[in-house]
Amino acid sequence: MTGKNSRTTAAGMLKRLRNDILLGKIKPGTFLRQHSVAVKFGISRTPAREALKALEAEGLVENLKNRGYRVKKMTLTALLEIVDIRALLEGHAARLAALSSNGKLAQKLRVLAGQIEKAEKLYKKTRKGQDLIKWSQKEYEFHQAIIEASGNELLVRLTRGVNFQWISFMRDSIQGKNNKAVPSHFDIAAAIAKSDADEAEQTARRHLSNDKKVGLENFLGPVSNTEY
Amino acid sequence: MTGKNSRTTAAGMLKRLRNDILLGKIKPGTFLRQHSVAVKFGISRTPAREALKALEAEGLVENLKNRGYRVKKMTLTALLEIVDIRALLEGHAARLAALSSNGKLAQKLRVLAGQIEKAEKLYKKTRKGQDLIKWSQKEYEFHQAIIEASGNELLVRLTRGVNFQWISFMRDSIQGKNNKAVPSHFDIAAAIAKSDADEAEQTARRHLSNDKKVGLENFLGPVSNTEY
DNA sequence: TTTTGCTTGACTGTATGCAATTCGACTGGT
DNA sequence: ACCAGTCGAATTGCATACAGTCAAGCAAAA
Repeated sequence: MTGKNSRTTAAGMLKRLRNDILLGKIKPGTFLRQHSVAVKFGISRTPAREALKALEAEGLVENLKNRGYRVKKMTLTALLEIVDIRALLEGHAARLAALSSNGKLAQKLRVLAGQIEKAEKLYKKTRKGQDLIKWSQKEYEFHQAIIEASGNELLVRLTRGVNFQWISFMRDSIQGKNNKAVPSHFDIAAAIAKSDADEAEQTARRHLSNDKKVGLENFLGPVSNTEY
Repeated sequence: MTGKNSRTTAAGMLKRLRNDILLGKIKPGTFLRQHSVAVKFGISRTPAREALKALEAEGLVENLKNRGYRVKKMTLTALLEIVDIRALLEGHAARLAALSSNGKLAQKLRVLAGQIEKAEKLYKKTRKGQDLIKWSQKEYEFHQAIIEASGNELLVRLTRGVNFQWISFMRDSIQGKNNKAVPSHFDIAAAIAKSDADEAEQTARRHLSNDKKVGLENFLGPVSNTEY
C-alpha cells in the first residue's frame, strides 16, 4: 500500500482508525503504538501520531506518558458524565431540530427508527456480532441526524466524540445481554415531525434517561428489579 | 531560549500560544505559520504544528489548506451558537455546583465576583488595555470555577474551548464601548451558596442571556433601544 | 527473603529534510 | 484592455533520524 501522496493521509487514517474502534475491531484496553499503527496503515509515524492525538481529544483513547496510547475503557463516572451531557445536548438539539423541522428530516428519522428496531430484533434472534454492529451504526446515525438537524455546528462538534464513546460502549456491553426494546425513537421522530419543540426535548431526554438505565445495568449488572 | 529538553515543550507551547491569543497579543485574522511560531518559541516545527492543531480543535484558529493557520474572527452565527451552548452547559454546571456546594466554593465565587466588578470599574475609568485584560481573566476564572465545581470532567473539557473563544471575543469587542455593569455574578454565587440548584441554573442562564445581549450589541452595534 | 539500584528495551517526543499543493504574479494571445 | 495559461515562492504535510524517558526485570546488598 504505497499511499500515493494524497494530501489527506492523516485525516483518512483518523477516520479508519476511529471506525475500527467503533466497530469493535479494536477493543478497549488495547494499546495503539504510533509505530504499529503507522505500519498497519502503510504510512509514517507523523500522521499516525496526529490521528492518535485527535482520538485523544475526542476521548476515545488515553495517552500514558511515554508508554503509548490505549483505547479507553468505560468507567462508571465517565458513563454517568456522558449520559448527563448527552441528555442535555441532545435534548437541546431535538428542540432546535423540531423548530426548523421539515418533512424530509422527519421521514429520515422515521426510516432510521425503523431500521434500528429491525436491527435490534435481528440481533436478538441471531446473536451475531455483525448484526449488533449494524444496530450500533443505525443508532449512531439516528442521534447524529437529530444533532445535525439542529443546525448548530458547535453542537455537532461537541457531541461527536461523546456519541462515539457511548455507542461504542453500548455495543460492547450489550453482547449476550437481553436488553428491552426501546421504541421511543419513533416518539422523538414524531415530536420533531410535529414541530413541537418542548415535546421533542422532553422525549429525547426521556429516551436518553432510559439509555442511562440500560447502560448502568450493562455496566453493573442488573441494578435492581424495582419498577420506575 | 534553549528549551532544555523537558518533556513538556509542546504542551507548554500550547499554553503560551493560547495565552497570547487570549490576552490579545495576537489578533483575530493574524496568520500563525508553523515555522515562525517554532522560531519564536525556540523549538522545531513538529511541536509547533501540534499546538496549532490543538488550537484548531479548541476552535481558536482555523486551518487554510496549505496556506497556514489563522486566528479565527468571530462571526455572527458562531456567536449565536456559542451563547446558546454556554447557557446550556454552564447553567447545568451551576446546578451541579449548587448541589455539591461547600463554603469554600461560595467564598471563592464571591471573591471573584468582587474582583470582576472592581476590574470593570477600573477599566471604565482608565480605559487601559491592561485593565481590560485583568477583567477578562477574572471573568474567565469565575465561569471556569463554576464549571470545575460541577465535578463533571467532561463538562470541563467541552466548555474549555468555547469559553476561551467567548472571553477573547468579549475583551476585543468591548474596547472603547460603554457596557452596562453586570452585577449578577453575585446572584449566581449566592444561589450556589444557598445550594439552590434551580435558582443557580436559572440565574446562570439569565446571566448568560444578558451576555448574549451585550455580545450582540458589541458585534452589530447597538441593536435597539427597546427595554427588555 | 526483601529491598534497592542499575541496566535495558520499547516507547514516545523532537528535529529536520523532502515532496506536494496552493495562490498570486507574470506573460502572451486575442 | 482583458483573459487564459504557466511558473514560482511560500507553506503545509509527510518521512525519517535522533534523543529522552519510563517501567519492567535482574542483580546485589541488607
